[in-house]
Amino acid sequence: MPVTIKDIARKAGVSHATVSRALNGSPLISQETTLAIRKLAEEMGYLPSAAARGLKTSRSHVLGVIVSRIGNPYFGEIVQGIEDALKGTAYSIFVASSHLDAAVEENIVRAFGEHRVDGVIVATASFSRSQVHLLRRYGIPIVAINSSSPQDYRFCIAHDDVYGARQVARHLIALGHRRIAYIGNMRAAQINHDRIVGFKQEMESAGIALDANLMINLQWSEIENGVEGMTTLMRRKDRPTAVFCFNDLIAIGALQVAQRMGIRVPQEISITGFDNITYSAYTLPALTTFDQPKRLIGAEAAGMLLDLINRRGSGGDDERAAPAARLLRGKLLVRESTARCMS
Amino acid sequence: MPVTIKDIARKAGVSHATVSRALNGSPLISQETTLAIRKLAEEMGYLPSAAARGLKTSRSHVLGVIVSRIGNPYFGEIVQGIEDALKGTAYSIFVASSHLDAAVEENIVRAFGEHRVDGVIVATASFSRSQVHLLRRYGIPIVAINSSSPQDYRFCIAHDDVYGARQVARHLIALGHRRIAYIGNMRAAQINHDRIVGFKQEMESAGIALDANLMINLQWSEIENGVEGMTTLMRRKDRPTAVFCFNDLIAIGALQVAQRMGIRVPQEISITGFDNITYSAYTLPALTTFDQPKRLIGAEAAGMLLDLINRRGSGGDDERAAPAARLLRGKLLVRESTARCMS
DNA sequence: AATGTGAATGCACACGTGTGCATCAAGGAG
DNA sequence: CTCCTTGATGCACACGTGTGCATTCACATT
Repeated sequence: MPVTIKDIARKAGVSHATVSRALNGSPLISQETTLAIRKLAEEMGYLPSAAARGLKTSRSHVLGVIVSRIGNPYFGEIVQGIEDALKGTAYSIFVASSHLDAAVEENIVRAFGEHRVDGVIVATASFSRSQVHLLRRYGIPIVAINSSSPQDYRFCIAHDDVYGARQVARHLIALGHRRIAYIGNMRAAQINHDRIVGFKQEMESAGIALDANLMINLQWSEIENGVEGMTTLMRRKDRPTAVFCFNDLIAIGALQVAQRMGIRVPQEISITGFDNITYSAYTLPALTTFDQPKRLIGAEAAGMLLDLINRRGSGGDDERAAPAARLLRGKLLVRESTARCMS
Repeated sequence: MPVTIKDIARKAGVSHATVSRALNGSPLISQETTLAIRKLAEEMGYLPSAAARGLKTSRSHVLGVIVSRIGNPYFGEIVQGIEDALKGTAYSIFVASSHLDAAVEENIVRAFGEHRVDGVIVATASFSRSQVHLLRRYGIPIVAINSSSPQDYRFCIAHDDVYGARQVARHLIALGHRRIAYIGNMRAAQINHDRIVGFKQEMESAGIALDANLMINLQWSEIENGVEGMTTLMRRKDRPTAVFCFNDLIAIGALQVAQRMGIRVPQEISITGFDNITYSAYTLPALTTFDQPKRLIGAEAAGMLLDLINRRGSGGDDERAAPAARLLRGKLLVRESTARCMS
């Protein structure tokens, strides 16, 4: 059995209330007893019980984080950013992978609810609306990251995908490409949509007609999906001269397919990624991509959530609080997988 | 304020004790009241408070997991395996990254302690001994994964690195290589040591003398370290014909350096990785590596930890319980980055 | 009718912590 | 000397849940 404040109280010859106050730095307690008690607590190896404290204060000091798949480096960096922002605060995080599976999502939300997490960061490509409502019903504030359905959330941190996609598309067009394919992930509804919008905007303003045959949308965005998408694309008679991939993982898959088929990148075909995960700098050729400020996004989301939690604590009303959304921009990263169109 | 069993009790016209029993399926309560109460709880959106329950039962139903860096795909898969094993149980996990930083480790252990996690899985390349003792002092059972200092732990799941390294080395030797370099990570003490041992064993039994100049040990094992190690290696006049890398990340870095220098892989130099992370299948050439059963390792660790927790619950004495260690073996994966030695 | 039996439920306390209120001692003002 | 203020501490309850024990009721047994 762990040491409790009662044990300390007994040993110090005071009441447990005094110990509680001393440890929390209450001004009601004289400095000398405070010091004596703290020293004793240290010696006895006392650790406050988060459960008991949470029960009393109805603050768990835990945030829930939902990602599509931990192990995906993109989410890894987001979580990293969240940890950065939480450093120095009393908060810990529950990280859970939804695998875009409704049943799993349900379990996660239940677990978050039972543990009375103080807030949730939803950073998954898609998340069922009913679970959002459930969380709201529990009174748990939510901040969404790059939400696929922003209308479901009142607080949001997002990357400006339209802007990013435009930069990438403009880059390809400036290189003389006109037959540009797009390999996307339809499960990431809003994000995919925004990137397509940015892509189309640039194509239109350059006066290039879109070829529906070159627009591919897959069910996921892992490397293997890039392989799949690129393969069907390369089977077409009239191949594109450039491929705009939804993210770096797809691009890595696409890159491999091209090289296996003996198509030189970037001489014969240009390939772009998106997100700038670490590995994209180490492919050969190194991937041209759009550098999304992932850590910053995670940190901002955590910051916003903490604000929300504290505001609520001070009597503010969630329902009436103004919705907030931050849109962050990244930067085009031209590396080696893109070159002037030669055909 | 969330719904409590008292709210349910009031509405159902029974005592809160009856509600508690009904929800927990106690045989003391008649079937009809049980059903009625459960229905009511469902309607009212009741969620048990993990804090209150934990306070009473002194079981948090939370496991702590410490990894070096979440975002490293190797640990991502380990965590995946842990999640697999926990599916269907009432357990959730706290995942924390130590970044191999002692101060961070201390915070993590404190957080785990305050939350009274039922057990901890240590899956980081190195973890300070004092923190292990602290956890033990708190009475929290620990299972280590691939521990760098197995003597510190009584329960361990490990990959047979000596065996694995031997397979890799044997493969390279069979291809005719004699000047084989090793790029390692000295921070991963035991693991690195075992892989070196396996490597040496095969070299010796093949009658090949080791060249100390070809043994490089770095401070970390990320891609950039592979770049660093390979660069210094290639500056030597008398280059190796094969490079045995500590893990896939280092190998990916090494691969890139070779190719940037115009050294063809595997024609001029063979490179091997270790672990078989997803990306290793998509480099060009695809990496020859040793497939470590990462998910299985994670799952086995979780299973062992649950056993430990339950045994303790049933009055067994931790101190006298026999230490247990499982050694799992993987399989050599020959892909394209290795070939017959041509010099 | 008195007693025993078993099933179903309520009472009351405990877990570890925080906090409003009462209590107590010391000392200054009247 | 009494009253009041100030500072320091204890008492007792609360948070939401689980559980040993007592209680109640119905029914069967003597």
